[in-house]
Amino acid sequence: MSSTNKNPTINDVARVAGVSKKTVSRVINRSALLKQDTREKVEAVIAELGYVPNPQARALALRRNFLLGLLHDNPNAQTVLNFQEGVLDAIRDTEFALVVRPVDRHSPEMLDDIRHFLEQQRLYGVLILPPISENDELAALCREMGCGYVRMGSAQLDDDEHAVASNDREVVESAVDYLVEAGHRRIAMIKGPTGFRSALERYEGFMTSMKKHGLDVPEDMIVQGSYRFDSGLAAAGELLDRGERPTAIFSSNDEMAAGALHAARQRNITVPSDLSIIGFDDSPIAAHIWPPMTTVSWPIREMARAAGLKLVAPTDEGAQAARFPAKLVQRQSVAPAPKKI
Amino acid sequence: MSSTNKNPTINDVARVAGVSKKTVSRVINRSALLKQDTREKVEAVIAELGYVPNPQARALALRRNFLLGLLHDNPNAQTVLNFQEGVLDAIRDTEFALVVRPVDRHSPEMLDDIRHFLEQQRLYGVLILPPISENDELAALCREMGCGYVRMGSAQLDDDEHAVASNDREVVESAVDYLVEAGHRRIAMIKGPTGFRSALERYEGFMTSMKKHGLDVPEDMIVQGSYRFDSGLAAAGELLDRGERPTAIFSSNDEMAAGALHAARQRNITVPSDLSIIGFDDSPIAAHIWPPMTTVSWPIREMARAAGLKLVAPTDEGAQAARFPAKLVQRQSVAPAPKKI
DNA sequence: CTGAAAGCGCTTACAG
DNA sequence: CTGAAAGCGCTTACAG
Repeated sequence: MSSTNKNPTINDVARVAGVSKKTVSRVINRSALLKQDTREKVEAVIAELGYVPNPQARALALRRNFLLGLLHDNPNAQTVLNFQEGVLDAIRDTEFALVVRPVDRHSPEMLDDIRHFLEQQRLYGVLILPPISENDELAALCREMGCGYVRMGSAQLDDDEHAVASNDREVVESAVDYLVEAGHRRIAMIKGPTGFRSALERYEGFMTSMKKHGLDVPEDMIVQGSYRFDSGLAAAGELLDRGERPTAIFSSNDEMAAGALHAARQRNITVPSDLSIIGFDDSPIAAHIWPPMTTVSWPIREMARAAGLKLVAPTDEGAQAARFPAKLVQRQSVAPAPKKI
Repeated sequence: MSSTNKNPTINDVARVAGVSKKTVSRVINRSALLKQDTREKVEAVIAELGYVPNPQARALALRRNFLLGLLHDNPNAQTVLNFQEGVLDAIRDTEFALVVRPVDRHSPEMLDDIRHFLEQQRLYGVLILPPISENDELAALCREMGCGYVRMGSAQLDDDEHAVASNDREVVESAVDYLVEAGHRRIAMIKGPTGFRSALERYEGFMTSMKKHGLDVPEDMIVQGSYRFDSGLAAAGELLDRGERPTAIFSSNDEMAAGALHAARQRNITVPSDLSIIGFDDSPIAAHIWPPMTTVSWPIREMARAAGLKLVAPTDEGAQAARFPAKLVQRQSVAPAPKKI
């Protein structure tokens, strides 16, 4: 039972244990140079007093805060939250805490704002989510400020120490393979927005599969979206209103795929018997619309955990992994190609 | 241009400005007792040197960290993220940062974990999201530890200084009124899980409206769910498989409402012509399923901003508000009651 | 209106 | 293997 007195400090522990505070500091910091019984004695006093080291004092002395920052401008709430959970897995039972910081990629002051933030908070390191993780100037800023960083991306954006990546290109290739195996030939794509690495990777995966199968990709079978629901609705509208419409659509994310599903419904085109659709992300919406949507799932939480470990425990086994394969989740939005269109 | 030298400290500023560091401290802390020109001189030097006060040092001296914590166990990602944004609105351009901390309401050590967290991080204050915000022991813990706190809830959970609330009961009452006005008489409810204040508030709102209109609520027209999609699917299944099925369902949240929509589709019951559905939360899914769903929207971001201000700027005008009305968003899942069933 | 001294609770060389 | 001294960069009474 801790009394209502103020919290015990390192001095209290030292006094009660009959050692110097430096020795107490050594046991806190798990220094190897300590006699076993000294350590045990001090640990007993720490437990007895309910002592917990003051992180502000440590931060001041070490010139470094035990804070990890999450920099993000990702519009997918579930992605951001899963990532947070993964980072928290990495820092559970440590003295680290996670600070969140959404950024505005369109603000001209973004970099200055982040610089100010890093200067002020003296973060131990930052985790950077896509799409802002693709910004090389931001990574350079972190390096310049002596702030650790790990970038997450659909492809490897930095060396293994500073990046975790999924394999968007390969997984999209296999998703399109799957469509081809189901008999589809006229396959359209709703692309992600220009300037997004993920959009590019997924596009290339799509094209790789199509070429591999000797399938034609007329220009008007690729329509660009913004990753938002409405853009998927509009893009699929274009696709479905053409004379010869596609029998399958690969959408670069689930939101747009959900929009495509609406577009089909508005035209009395039945998914999947008339039109197959595959999304990407495995967002909650993918499982909760009708029909439940086949999509690509990537292990965000595991990636986040590894990213966190790279920062706080770089020698840990879990900190070594840098590539995390995504995989196709088959649900009910894909069917064999209709015989006649 | 800041050089690559280490950051300037309060001593550098004092030396260059030719004043004591106490005076510098005064301008940082906006003390009123300062001659105008002294202040200006110091501010000029601060700007010139690019000085930014070290928060760790301040934290140590003030025995208080400039960190706000977000304690949550809310399963709705968008809700959590919107709340984060709102808190960040409140602390933008201050030295505060936001630390996130999901908690596990089912863990027997939850309170001890939080105690340890608060002790360790010495947070300035915490924001508590539902459902864990309903835990009075947690609030007591914060008080005991001298940590500021604000609880968010579907009803007022604490005094105005420590709570922001929506008006779930009233808004659900009006949502059900709306159903009645559309001619519905057999209205069912999918209730939220026992022990959730929001579930209770929404249930009471439902009953209030039904009683007000003299409508019967047979016991089997109230089915309990868990706020999750699957439970909505199952609950609506029960409701729709009865001899005399409801013509409208009010679901305590959108996820379950989406499940109800699936249940209807599986039975070839068309929404809204055969069955009207209203959800709650205005989650992204509500707008993105088919038909777009009528639901209740609550101003999470504004609530979060006010909650943040209560902690960091209690005298600010925005910190006074404690009640935030939610409102019905009419989309396409409600239609007049079918003439015959 | 401004300053000199002590203190917040740790860690870092440096000794021994 | 352990300790005494100085320092991290601020703020807090207390003077003046």
